[in-house]
Amino acid sequence: MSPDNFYDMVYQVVRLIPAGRVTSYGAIANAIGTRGRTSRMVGYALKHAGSVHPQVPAHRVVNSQGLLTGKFHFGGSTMEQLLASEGVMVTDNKIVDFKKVFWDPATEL
DNA sequence: CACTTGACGATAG
DNA sequence: GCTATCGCCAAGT
Repeated sequence: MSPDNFYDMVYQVVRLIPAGRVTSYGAIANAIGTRGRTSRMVGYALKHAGSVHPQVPAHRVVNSQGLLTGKFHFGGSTMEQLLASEGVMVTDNKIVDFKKVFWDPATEL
């Protein structure tokens, strides 16, 4: 791997997210070391993720509120189904017990 | 090369 | 508690 760009770094971190767990854009940015300043770039990268890297669990990445902000870009309600399959309950586009399923790359990694 | 946009986050009102 | 605005940075046009 050559994490020369933010994109690659984001892909790596997202791929490290265990099933049944989720993380936030800010957390990923924090893990990379840019802390929130690149939070938007993280979402941008995830958008590319589905086209560049195979199976990057972008559905496990939500915003700081646990809201499935990117579900619309993912392809409808596919995101909820995937999370539900992993044991993550999603209600009204937001993750239930977000704090319980929250996985911090900077801490766990 | 300059401007615009963007899966966000935090702070202020 | 909710809404509005600013901040930060990179990629695309």
